[in-house]
Amino acid sequence: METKEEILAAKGVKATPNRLLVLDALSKYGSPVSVAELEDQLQTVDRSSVFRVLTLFAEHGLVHAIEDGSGAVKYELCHGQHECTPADMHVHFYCDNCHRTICLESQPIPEVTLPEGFEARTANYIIKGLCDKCKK
Amino acid sequence: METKEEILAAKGVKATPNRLLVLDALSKYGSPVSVAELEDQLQTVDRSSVFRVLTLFAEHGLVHAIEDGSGAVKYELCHGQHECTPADMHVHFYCDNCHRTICLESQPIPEVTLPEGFEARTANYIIKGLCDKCKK
DNA sequence: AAAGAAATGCAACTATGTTGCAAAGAGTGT
DNA sequence: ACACTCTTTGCAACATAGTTGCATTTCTTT
Repeated sequence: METKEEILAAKGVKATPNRLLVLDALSKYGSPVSVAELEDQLQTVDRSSVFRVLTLFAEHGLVHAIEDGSGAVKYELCHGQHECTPADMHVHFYCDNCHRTICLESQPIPEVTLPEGFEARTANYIIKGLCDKCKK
Repeated sequence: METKEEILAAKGVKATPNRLLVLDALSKYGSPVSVAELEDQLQTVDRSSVFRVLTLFAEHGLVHAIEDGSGAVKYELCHGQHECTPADMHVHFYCDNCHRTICLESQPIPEVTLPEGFEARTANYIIKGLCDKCKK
């Protein structure tokens, strides 16, 4: 398996203690994480540092940001080696009841055709409702 | 044409001065509006009132909320008489440069199949990138 | 080792969203 | 018309997320 250092290097990001910690924490979650959650888990790292690391990661295509409407942006590791284009991304589900954000990995975001002159860089497709556990 | 009062009544919302003002402002915009923008335009109405009116409208299916990642939730009038189900909604485009949110009315949100036990209520599909004006 | 650049932590600050409460207003029944 | 109740509204306060400036520390380079 690739080391964390290699993962960072592959995207052109220099390894630092904080970056390795954040990367480690991200990879332990199966679902998108908010800055606040990362901050809780990484008690030694300041919020602004978490924020800066995530911003840097996002710029280098290591993570993508997901706005699920919970008020806080959540971050998720990109799985592929390639860039996070809309076509690479999958749909997310946000449960109005338990406020979890779930990745629907099997559902790539369906493409839509943009009007002339528009250029897509990223896409966010979030479905909201009740998850299987909360529906019961 | 339907009066504002009739529009509200049709959705089971009692008409009040502030609600009519907010509805009026919403209908003048062609694109989703943030609470801050509405507040600017409706100098006489307090922010909390704008917020409460929009929340009420959203509950009654008069508007739907769009999270475009700008940090502020934007609201848009529902066009149909029916409820705002995912199938009724359209895709939005957010320009990273000029920070405008544009409705792609012609693009209904493509359906995806949810895993067993999940129930969809609303959907948000946002494409980000550069709009035609900023691309040039 | 010294100089410069990058990263980090701290604190402050802005913007957005939200709530409690009292005053004003609308509606109801007598 | 009056008293009573419920709703709506504005104000102020607060909560949370996001962001920035700056000094200190750490890393790199020469």
